[in-house]
Amino acid sequence: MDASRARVIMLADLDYFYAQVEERKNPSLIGKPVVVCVYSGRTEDSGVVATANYAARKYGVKSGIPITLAKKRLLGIEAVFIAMNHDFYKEVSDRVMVILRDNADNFEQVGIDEAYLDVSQRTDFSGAEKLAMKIKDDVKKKESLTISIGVGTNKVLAKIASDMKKPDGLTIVRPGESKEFLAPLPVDKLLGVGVKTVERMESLGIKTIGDLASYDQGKLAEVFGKNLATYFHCASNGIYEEVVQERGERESISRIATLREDTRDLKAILEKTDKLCEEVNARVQQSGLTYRSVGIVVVTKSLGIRMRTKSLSGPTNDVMLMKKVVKELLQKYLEESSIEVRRIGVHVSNFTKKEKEQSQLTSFL
DNA sequence: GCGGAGATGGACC
DNA sequence: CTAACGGGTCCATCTCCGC
Repeated sequence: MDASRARVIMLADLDYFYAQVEERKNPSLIGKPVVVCVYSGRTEDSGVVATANYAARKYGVKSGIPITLAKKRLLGIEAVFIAMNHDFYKEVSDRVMVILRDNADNFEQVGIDEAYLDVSQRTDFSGAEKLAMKIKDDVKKKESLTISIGVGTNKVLAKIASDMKKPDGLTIVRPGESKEFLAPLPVDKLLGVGVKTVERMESLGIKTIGDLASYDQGKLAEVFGKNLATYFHCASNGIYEEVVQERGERESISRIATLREDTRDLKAILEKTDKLCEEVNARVQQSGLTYRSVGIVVVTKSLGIRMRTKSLSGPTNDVMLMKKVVKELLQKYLEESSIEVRRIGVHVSNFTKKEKEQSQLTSFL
């Protein structure tokens, strides 16, 4: 590879983001385990951990585990449990993203706490460390938050590198070092390899990214299909060409909530969905959008996910129509299934930008 | 064969 | 002893259907 032409891609990741924001707001928390929780409202402690700081992680408390389990692991420890305050974190995130964007030639935000920066036009690898330190410094000075940065010749490498040293870390994988860097790492470090894929790879004897890199591509294709196999083969060999670019408009808006108890009672469920429809519609109208599809998501007692969607005859943002369609989908679902509903969600998609006064098409359906 | 619609699975934060 | 268990978004793939 021609090193002088290699792209310089960074992944900047806000460290234990929600919990760090809470620490910043209330410095007396620093040093104590801080656990930011999503309470479902079903019982006192039902819900999961969104983020925990490092003091909490020492006890095995991390994103995704039930709050009850987190409390068990922190029993007798002076820990702080905080309900998550999404709007607040979003405001902080927006300000940090401005700083990051200012430091990039091309920018791509991924979620609330991460972004890719293509900085190839403002530096090469010899200046990458200096630039990365400057960006970390900017965020620290302006927002009093630490971030971890990974640098590589593509997004996959940058992402993995960012995870090597945390928090407040910096890892640079120079051109030519990519393969040795990747080879010893477990496959699940690779972007797009989650629990299910790890299981399937393990049954093929693939444990490390190096195993994957040297695995027969044809056999890989038999198991994963051609597209995924090609991706796995290239990425594990340090090759990934996807460019860093701003994400387009959002393609769907949804809200999901947990019911107070498992039920199949239409009326009880509709009480919840009506509220959710109003919230979704408010967001849609705020963005000046109209949608052409409405759907429901049902999470069953046994945590299975079922979805139903319906296309409308034309674009709308009428909450009454949305509620009506949701009710129909729900009724039909309840007829088809005999399982109790645990969580219920609504979503809209298929957006069209609402230019002038577009006809609202509320009459039929 | 190609599209839209609809359902599912997987991934990630 | 095990199980416990949020919310939001995106993407790929598959099937079915009409054209």
